[in-house]
Amino acid sequence: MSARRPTSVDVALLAGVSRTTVSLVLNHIPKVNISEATRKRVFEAARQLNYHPDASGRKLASGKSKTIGLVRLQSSEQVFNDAFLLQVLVGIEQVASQRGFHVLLKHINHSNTNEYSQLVTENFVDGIILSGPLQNDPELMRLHQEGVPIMLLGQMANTDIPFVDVKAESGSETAVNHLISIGHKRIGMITNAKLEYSSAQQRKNGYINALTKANIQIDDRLIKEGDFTPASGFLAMKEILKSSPLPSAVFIASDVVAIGAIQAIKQSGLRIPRDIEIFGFDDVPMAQYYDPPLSTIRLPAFDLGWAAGDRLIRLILGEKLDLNGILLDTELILRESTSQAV
Amino acid sequence: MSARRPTSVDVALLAGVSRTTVSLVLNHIPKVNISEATRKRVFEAARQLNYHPDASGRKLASGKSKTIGLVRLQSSEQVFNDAFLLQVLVGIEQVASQRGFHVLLKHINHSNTNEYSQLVTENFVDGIILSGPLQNDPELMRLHQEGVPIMLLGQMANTDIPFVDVKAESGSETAVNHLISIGHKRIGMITNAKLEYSSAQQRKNGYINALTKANIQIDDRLIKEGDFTPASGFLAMKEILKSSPLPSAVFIASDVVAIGAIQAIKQSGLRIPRDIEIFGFDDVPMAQYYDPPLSTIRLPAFDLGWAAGDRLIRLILGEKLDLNGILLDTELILRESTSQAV
DNA sequence: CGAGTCTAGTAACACGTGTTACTGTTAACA
DNA sequence: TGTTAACAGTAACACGTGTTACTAGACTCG
Repeated sequence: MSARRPTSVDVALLAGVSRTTVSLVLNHIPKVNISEATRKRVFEAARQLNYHPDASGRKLASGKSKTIGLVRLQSSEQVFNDAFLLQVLVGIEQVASQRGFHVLLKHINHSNTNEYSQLVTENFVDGIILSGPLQNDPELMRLHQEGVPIMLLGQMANTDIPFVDVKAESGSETAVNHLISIGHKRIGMITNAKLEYSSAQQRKNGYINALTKANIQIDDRLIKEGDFTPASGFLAMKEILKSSPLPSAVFIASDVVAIGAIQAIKQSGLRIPRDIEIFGFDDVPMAQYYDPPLSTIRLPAFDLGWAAGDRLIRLILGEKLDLNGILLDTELILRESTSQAV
Repeated sequence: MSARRPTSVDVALLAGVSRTTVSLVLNHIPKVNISEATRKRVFEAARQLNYHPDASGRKLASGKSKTIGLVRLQSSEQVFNDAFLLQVLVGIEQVASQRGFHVLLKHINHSNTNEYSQLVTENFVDGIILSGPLQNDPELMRLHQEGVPIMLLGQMANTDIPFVDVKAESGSETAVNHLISIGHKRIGMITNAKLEYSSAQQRKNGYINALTKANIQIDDRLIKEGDFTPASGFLAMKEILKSSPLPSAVFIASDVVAIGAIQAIKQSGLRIPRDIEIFGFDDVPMAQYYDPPLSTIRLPAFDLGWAAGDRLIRLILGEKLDLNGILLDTELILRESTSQAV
């Protein structure tokens, strides 16, 4: 029924030139001598046939696929709750589309990391953005050694893989400093994830730093691990609520986890911020609409995605990056889950 | 530095066979006579060289890219709040990866719909899943006419484009019926989006149906439009709260929009569900953790994505679908934003 | 023992593009 | 008038794979 797609040959025939000329004109190759009249004819022919170069032919010839892969190392269950990812995604996709790149998405869990290396060994993508890297991933190191462009969202220790991350440690420190400044001395913490995740470790470090600098003793019984989900926050907070004396404030390194924790607090009859104050992290879209609205640390999610995409593409195009990694600033957001007192 | 990627020629040389044989063996072509010994040699050579066929070469030769495009017709701002999309995405991606397909993501806004047709005219993808279709999209119709495999998430009127959707209308009706059954007579509504979106119209229809069947007069002053965001819900509810007498319950066709609306209610000093009851839609992950936990209609988001991906791939593979469109069931979820009374 | 069939494998073409090295023509210049 | 240089465009190769049509030998069977 539908006619065969037009190829560059068809355009060449219609314009009365060679296929080479068509390619040169349509790709705007500089430093090549084609008369203005011929150029017009080629453009007109292409338009008339509704010609669009075939992506695979192009890719095969040039070796470039103009596609980047976004690989998300997480289980399906975890990703359900990660509102943050969507904003990052939009950032990546926006810069990619600006530069004429496509974005391929892949969720995989930790058990089979070699799944994503396939993306690149098959030349399906020119490079990958890896979100949620583990501290130890030999397959990733192999790809990096082979010269595959990789951009980490987050960081890996002992590695020179380029990355884009957020100043999570200083963000946490700022949050906890704020709690200290308004008078808290006994401050609990729930992590956003297990400590194998670099982001979890960083956020915990900020908490430790703030307490240490303020000469407050660290109490391990007040530190619990969350695991991305509200449910994990609920359980963690239940544990913390068993301690005595209770902390007067809890820093929860993820808004999503905090939501479960808050439910546990309400269920136990305590009020926020009157009985216990809560400080979150991420500034998820919902944080400002929650009850109470969450004091939190805003992550520049969109900017993070944008920067990662931008830098990866520059890497792919062969540019040299000035810095191996960049760290974006966080922002302190004060709302009603903490008291406003000075 | 890094050696050239191995090609099928390298494998053939190492195994001492022709390139054709390599291709036949590695692709498990049935009905072809290759001895077991030779097969072993080929597999071993491929493994030893870490050979992976080049995606573009393959695509060029076969004409199939084994990639599907997920196109999201929405502005960046709207997508920020759409937690639902992520679950759909996971469903699509899971079935795709099972069948050996990749998923390409593209957000575009309504102004330039031809952007996604490019995906397919360049043969970048074998087919597309279109989320959030408008009621009128000539470019889409053109692609469909040309035989491009398309799967709609949602529906388009007057069209035979295959789709996967949710029984939104009956879901809404169920929700409003429940409100009626527990004694409400004056029930407001806030839509999830502008009525140009088919999903918005469907959900509103369910509301109308329920009221009509119960012989309750429709009061247009109690129906307001939301627009995906909590902020829009906040404003819409402010409007509704000006009416007199107040509705005793409001059906809000989106949990995310409901969250803004609830804030408006709380701000005005009213309590939920004591003074006014709220019924949501979507069962966003956060709904159960909200305060109060939201009564809502659960959409089978993962299943929706899975079904869309599955059916699109079957279309791409040339299978004939038994039904042009399928509708998935919703589920009534009762929580504490509505009274439990019978 | 000759004709046919089955086995194991290959040569050769097709897919659609990017790009380099080359040709033929015209203009400039000493 | 002969040598260069600029101009306008092309022929031909490369990219890596899928697939069809074919061949050469071994085996079967009457």
